[in-house]
Amino acid sequence: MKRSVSQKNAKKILDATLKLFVKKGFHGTTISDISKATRLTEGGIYFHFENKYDFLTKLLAEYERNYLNKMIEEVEAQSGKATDKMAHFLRLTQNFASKNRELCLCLPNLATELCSINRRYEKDIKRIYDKHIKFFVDLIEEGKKDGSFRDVDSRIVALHLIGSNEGNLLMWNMYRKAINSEDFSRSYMRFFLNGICKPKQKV
Amino acid sequence: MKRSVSQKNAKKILDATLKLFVKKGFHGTTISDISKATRLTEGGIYFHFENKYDFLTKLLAEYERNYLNKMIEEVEAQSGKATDKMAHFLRLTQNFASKNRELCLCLPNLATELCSINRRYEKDIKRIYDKHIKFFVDLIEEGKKDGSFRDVDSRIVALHLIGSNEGNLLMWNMYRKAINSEDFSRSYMRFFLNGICKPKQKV
Amino acid sequence: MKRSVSQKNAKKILDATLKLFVKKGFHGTTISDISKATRLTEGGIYFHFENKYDFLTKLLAEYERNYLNKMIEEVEAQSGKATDKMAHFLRLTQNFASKNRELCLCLPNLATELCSINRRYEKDIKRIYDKHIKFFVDLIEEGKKDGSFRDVDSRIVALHLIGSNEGNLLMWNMYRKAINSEDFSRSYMRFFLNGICKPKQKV
Amino acid sequence: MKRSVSQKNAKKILDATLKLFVKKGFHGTTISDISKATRLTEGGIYFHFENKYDFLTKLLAEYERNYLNKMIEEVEAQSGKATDKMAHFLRLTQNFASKNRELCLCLPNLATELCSINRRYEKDIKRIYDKHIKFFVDLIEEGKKDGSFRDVDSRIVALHLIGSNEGNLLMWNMYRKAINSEDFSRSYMRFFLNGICKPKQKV
DNA sequence: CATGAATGAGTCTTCATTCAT
DNA sequence: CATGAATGAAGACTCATTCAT
Repeated sequence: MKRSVSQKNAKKILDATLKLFVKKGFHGTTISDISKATRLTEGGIYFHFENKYDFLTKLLAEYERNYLNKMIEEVEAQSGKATDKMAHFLRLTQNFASKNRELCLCLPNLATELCSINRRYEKDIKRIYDKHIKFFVDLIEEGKKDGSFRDVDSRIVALHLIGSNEGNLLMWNMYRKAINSEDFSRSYMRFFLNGICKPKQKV
Repeated sequence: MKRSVSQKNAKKILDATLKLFVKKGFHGTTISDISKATRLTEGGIYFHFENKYDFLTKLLAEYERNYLNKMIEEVEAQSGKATDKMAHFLRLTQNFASKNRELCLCLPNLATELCSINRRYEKDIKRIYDKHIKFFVDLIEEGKKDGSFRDVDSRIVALHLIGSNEGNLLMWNMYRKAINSEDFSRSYMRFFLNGICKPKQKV
Repeated sequence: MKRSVSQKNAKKILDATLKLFVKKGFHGTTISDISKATRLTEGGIYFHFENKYDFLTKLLAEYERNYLNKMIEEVEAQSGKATDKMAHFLRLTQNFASKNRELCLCLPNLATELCSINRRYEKDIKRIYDKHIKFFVDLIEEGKKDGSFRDVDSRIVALHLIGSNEGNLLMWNMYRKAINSEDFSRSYMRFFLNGICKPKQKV
Repeated sequence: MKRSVSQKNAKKILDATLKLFVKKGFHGTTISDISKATRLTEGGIYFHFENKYDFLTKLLAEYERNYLNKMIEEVEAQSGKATDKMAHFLRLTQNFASKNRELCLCLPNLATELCSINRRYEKDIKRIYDKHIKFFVDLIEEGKKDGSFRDVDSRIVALHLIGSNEGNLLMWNMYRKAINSEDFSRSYMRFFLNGICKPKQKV
């Protein structure tokens, strides 16, 4: 009973912090902001979280558990060619992002702000990225074998895919009030799979 | 003479600040950091810059003047189809980025950290993005007319292009010690123009 | 039965606190430290102790009951000249200190840290010192009468004795890993009784 | 001009801190206390001192420079037997202590409170004690050679001397309102040199 | 122009204490 | 009796900014 209340509060704090980090950044968010958003005292926050850095750790863990791991599992369970899996990846991700905007944004946001400040942050963040890269490398290799992808450097192209996805997430977030999200998603899927050029007819 | 010394100092400060902002972020960089990097005192900084926000303004202006405007001008002067212009855009940008890593990174970095904190920052930053979008919209429209691009929503695809570019810039920056930059550039150009899938032979 | 469990816990807490106070000082010791050391929760501590000052009071009481009173009683029961009593005092004290290092140290430690902060602390602490002084004054007076001590200001010399003892306790504690405790005790007894100079032969 | 004002302020802060440390202890003294005592803001304190620990360092340095080094130099320059030097040491020290009570007290006070908390503190503090010990060891060895001191373990007796001196300093400080300082000094010199017992007539 | 010194508001964090359960 | 959770005041320290010189 008590325990569940406490856990709920910890979750409440983490949720509020996620929103604040995405809106104001890590350094731009103060413990006071979090305390106001949760109606707890600042001291109370520290019952649940060791320090500000702890939020980073726990948020990345949530990203990994709730999005990354599940996504990888589901995509790998998908039958069909690598292209189909890639399309499935996109569908899943877009669907997840539309319902969990902040959780998806927190990775590129925190990476941009913190990655080169401090080795410890960098390590935590790159661990997630490396997992993501590995997933794409495997998928690209598969695609090269089954003939659906061109012959490319899988590791580098994995970076393109992640970069492209996260960059588009950022742009979508920035302009989401001015554009239609579903149009954006649909459009992005085509861009992602086929690039900007028209497929050359013939040859 | 005297004036040029002062201007040189202003430039020195701005350059140091650019590097620091890219490495440590806006909030992560202190005036003291800047003063140490320039071997000026903190008070001295304030002779050249009104306040911390002033750096944002002047840095965005530098981005616009040294990269964005020149790039647009050169690309528009390029003859050929929209595809050629797009390729030219990529070449120019990659070349510029390889020599001015920090200047290119500061836009997405500062946008990520600051855009949603405060209306004024947002305005300053979005003005740059809007100019960039407009450039791509025009180019895409041209491509649709000359038959080199598919029939797409130009505004949305412009966001994809920018998102993809900046996201890849971020990834390149993050992994630049682990990959070969030229391979990355070449690979990205292909990805950008043709997506990840193999062009379907015939139809 | 139940009562004895509670009392046992109170004793356990006080013992842990004594060790912590001696190691880290009064201000350097937190209730959280005590709770960790006792494997009780912080709230639990407050069942047995009103507040942090309460530890001071109870620790001084323990010092008085377990060391000071017993020592005084035993020394006064000793037959012989004042010199013999003084030697007995030293033996007893050294013996006690070797088995109860922390309890002996807590008095000078807490006195040094707290005595001049606050009247109430000062009162509590000085009460113990005054009792100690009175004991020495009586002994010195006795020694002057029986011819074993020189004609000195008893009150002042009492301060010398206490100061010398406690100062040596502190030094012993500080260097106890580097010296042999028994050598130190033996040596100190001689120093204490005869000073540093060689007794002048004749005259 | 400006510089000398600044240096004066740094000295003012250090002096105020010394008094506060002696009165309230290291942990009992807050930066806010220091700021009130100096009529500077808390931030202003940090212009002159890196952090709270810095005060410890600088205070110990002041102790070493203003008391320890000078005392050692002067005593070693003294002619005569070791006994004379020892007496000179006492005179000098008592004279210095009467004029610089806090500086003399800060060493035993800080040692008592901080020495066993943290290796770094311990190192800084023990360096001073070790210098003091070395001085006494040399002096005792000299005294053993010239026949003025008994044959003792110099290192251990050095600890007795320091312990006795500092313990008496503490007692003097504690009871200085109740006793006459000059009587105390005179009396202590006799106690220190000859112990408490009457010299045995004859052998 | 530039410096050194200072301010004051704010930051993260700690901690003695309380209290419902 | 004891716990877990929370409070609130205070702690050390930071930092953008100002200003006399």
